[in-house]
Amino acid sequence: MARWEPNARGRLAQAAMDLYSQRGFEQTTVAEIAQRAGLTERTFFRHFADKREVLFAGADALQQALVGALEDAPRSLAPIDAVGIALEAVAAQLPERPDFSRRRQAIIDANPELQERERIKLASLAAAAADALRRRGVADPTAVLAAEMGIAVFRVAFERWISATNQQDLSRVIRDSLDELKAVTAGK
Amino acid sequence: MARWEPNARGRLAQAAMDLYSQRGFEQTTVAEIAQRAGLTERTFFRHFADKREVLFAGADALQQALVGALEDAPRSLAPIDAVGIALEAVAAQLPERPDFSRRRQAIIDANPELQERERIKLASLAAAAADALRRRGVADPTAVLAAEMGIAVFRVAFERWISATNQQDLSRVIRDSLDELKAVTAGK
DNA sequence: CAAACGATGACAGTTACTGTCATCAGTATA
DNA sequence: TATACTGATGACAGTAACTGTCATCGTTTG
Repeated sequence: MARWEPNARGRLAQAAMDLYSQRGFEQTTVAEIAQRAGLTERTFFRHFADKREVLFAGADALQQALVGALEDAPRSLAPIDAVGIALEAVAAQLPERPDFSRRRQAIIDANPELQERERIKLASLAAAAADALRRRGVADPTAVLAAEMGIAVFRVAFERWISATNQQDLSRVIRDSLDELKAVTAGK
Repeated sequence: MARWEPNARGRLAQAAMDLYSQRGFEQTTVAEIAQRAGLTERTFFRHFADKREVLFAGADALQQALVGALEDAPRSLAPIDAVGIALEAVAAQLPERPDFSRRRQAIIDANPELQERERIKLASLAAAAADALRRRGVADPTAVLAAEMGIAVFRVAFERWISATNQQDLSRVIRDSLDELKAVTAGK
C-alpha cells in the first residue's frame, strides 16, 4: 500500500482554487489549504514556490507550446503572422470550454498580487516568443515588438473568449483580434 | 523648531535606493532602511505600501502626464499617433540624463519581485492610456491594443535610452521605436 | 489658552516563507 | 535476504514583511 495518498500536488491545487474562490486569496492561509488537502504547510511550499504560484503552474506548458509552434512555423511567414500561429498553438492547450478559465480568472481579477503574477507570466511568454523569433533570424527590436504585440492580442482575445456572451472558439477570437491589431498600427 | 527632521519620505527613498544598490533588494530589511533614515520600520510602511513600492512612487506623475497629453492631443490624430505623443510627454517627466534611471533599473533587473511590480505599473499605464483613448471616442479593442502597443514601444525605447552606448534623447528613441513597430505589423 | 491635529514611536500579533533534521514505505543493491 | 539508499512527507524553529492599536508631543486652529 502506498505510504501517502496520491497526487498531493493536485489536491493542493484544487484546495487552493476552492478556498481562493470562496473566501478570496488574501483571506486564505496556506495552512488552511494544506489542511484541506490533508498535508502540511511545509509540503505546500515544496510543490509551489509561493502562495500565488499554485494558480500559475500551467504556464510552463503554454510557453512550450508557444515556442514549439514558432520553431515549426514556415520561415516564409512574417514575424507577426508566425506569432499568430503560435498563439493558436497556445489556445490549443486550453480546455475547449472556458469554464475553468473563467473561475480562475475571477480569482485573479479580484486580487492585485495575483494580477502582478499574471502579468509577469505573460511577460515571460513574450520574452520566450522574442527569443524564438530571434532564432528565426528576426532582429531586435522587431522580435521584441512582435512578441509583445502577440501577447497583447492574446490578452484581448482571452478576455473576449471568457466573457459571458462569447460563443466562439478561442482560436477564432485570436484571429479576429490579430486583424484588429493590424488595423490599429496601420494608423486607421 | 520642527519636531522631526523634514522630508522623512525622501530620506526613506534615498536610504532604500542606496541599500538596494549595495546589498541587493532581498538582502535589505525594512528595519535597516528605516534605521539609515533615522526612523522606524512602522514609519516606512506609513509612507510606502510595501518594500517594493519605494522604487515606484514616481509612477503616478508619469501616468498623469500620459493621460494629460492624450487629452490635449489633436483629435485628428490616429490612436497610435496620439499614443506616440503621449509617450513623449512621459519622457519629458524623466531627467534628461539617464543616470538615475540606470541605477534604478539595475536594481529592478536584479530582482524578480521588482520586475513584477514594474510590469504591473506599466500595465496600469496602459490601462490609463486605453481609458483616455476611449474618452477620445476610440472603441475597444482598438483602444486597448493601441495602448498596449504604446507601452511596448516605451519599454523598448527606454531600454535603448539607458544602454551604455546610447547618445540620443529618449524622445528621439521613442519616435524611432514607434516607426519600427509600424513596420512590424505591416508584415514586413 | 484649550482642543484638535498629525507625524511619529512602541509594541504585540499574524502569516508567508525557509532551513534542517527525522521518519519510513518502497526500491535498488550486495 | 539483509542492508543501504531514496524521496516524499512531517515537525519545528526561525526570519521578516506587514498590520492594528495606543501613546506621545510639537503644531495649528478656534
